[in-house]
Amino acid sequence: MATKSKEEVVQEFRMQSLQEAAMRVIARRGIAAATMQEIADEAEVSKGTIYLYYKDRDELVEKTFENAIRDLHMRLDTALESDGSFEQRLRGALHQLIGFFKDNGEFFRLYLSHRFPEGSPQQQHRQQRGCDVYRERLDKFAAILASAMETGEIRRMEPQRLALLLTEGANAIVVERVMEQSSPPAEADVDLIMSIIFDGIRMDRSQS
Amino acid sequence: MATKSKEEVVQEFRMQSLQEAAMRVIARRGIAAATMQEIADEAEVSKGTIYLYYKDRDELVEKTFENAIRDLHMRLDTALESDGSFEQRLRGALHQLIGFFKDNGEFFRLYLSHRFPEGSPQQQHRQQRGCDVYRERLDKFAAILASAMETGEIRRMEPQRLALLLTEGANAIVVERVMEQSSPPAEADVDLIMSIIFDGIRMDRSQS
DNA sequence: CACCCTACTGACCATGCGGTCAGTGACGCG
DNA sequence: CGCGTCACTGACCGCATGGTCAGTAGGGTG
Repeated sequence: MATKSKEEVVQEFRMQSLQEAAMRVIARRGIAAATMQEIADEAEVSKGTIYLYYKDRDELVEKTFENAIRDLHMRLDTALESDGSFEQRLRGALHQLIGFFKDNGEFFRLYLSHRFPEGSPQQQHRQQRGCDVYRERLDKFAAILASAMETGEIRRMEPQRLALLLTEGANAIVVERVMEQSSPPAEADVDLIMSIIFDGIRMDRSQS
Repeated sequence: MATKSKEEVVQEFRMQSLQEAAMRVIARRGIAAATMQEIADEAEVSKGTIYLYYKDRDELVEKTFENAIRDLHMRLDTALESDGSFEQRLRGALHQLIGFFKDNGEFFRLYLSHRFPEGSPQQQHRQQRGCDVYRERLDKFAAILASAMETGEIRRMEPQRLALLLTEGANAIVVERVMEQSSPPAEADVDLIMSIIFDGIRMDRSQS
């Protein structure tokens, strides 16, 4: 059977609480300045305990990132691959994005650090992985855009570049929401983004 | 007189070559992993020499950043505050942005590190500064957008959010150009960005 | 030539990090 | 109750880094 033994349950619980602690510390210090000691303190265990569950610092950070981003990508995929018009699906994806960052406000620092990795040269193979996840995401979104072009739901243009501009533009607004004390209702920001993306900023002749 | 003594000229030359070395090292390692030793090697001086010109590591990084960003902001201001329609000025600004990153491909790492600073808590007052520069820039662009709304050149919408989406969207494409081995002509990417921003992605009914 | 001045050097130091491992104590079992 | 087990601890180690400073080389001066 695939059922878990008691030890495995305990182990998973520890690993998850360590990841949560790592996330909080990274959120307030940044990846480079997040020390094992502070993560251990945050999780209320001793530093040595971390090494019972993770081989080294890199593995902890990597797993923390992978675990967190899996949730986001599942939410986005569900929204983008559901039924409905492209416009509806994109709206749904934006709502998911905002919802995710509301639930995981600490996450964006980790997300950025992985998109533009830094570190000593011997760690470069690890660095590449986070970046790959980002590119994979981008390619998937570009493919969805391309198919919306096929069905005539949006104009034809270079899908990769378009994916970049939309992703980063939308991300910027969502990140801004995270940093603000009080944000406008999610619906307002989604409307704004959809409006800019779909209709552009040119003055509509039907308006004054 | 405001003329510079020989010593001052020599000093400025050294400081500049140290900043250039710092920029190159930061570009390939990232801010956190850029060591004073490697910067010294890059500039072909000994580590101690750096401390004759800069109080400490933070000062070197800060000055390097300020000096580099001044150039970019001057270029953008010149383009955005020149004569002509808003559309023309925005095109000009995009060209300046692409030109700047072509000349200073190393810079974007430094730019990002300052937008989302990290470090130990006692450095937090320094961290805030780079972020402030970014916000200042954003406010200025938002004001320009607002005045274009006043003159009826573009639709009315929330200028801060719009500035965010446009800035980050355009930046993403420019950064992508930096990472690509061979990019399409600058004109093509500028056209694409302008087209998305002004007309949106909705299918034009006049097209097939 | 002797002297000094000063920009520069690089061995050195203190610090703080990631990672280790002998020790410990709580718990279950006979 | 005695004993073994094992998750957990935290003092410790090696290492790399930022920062220092006594020493040096070389050019200008009298």
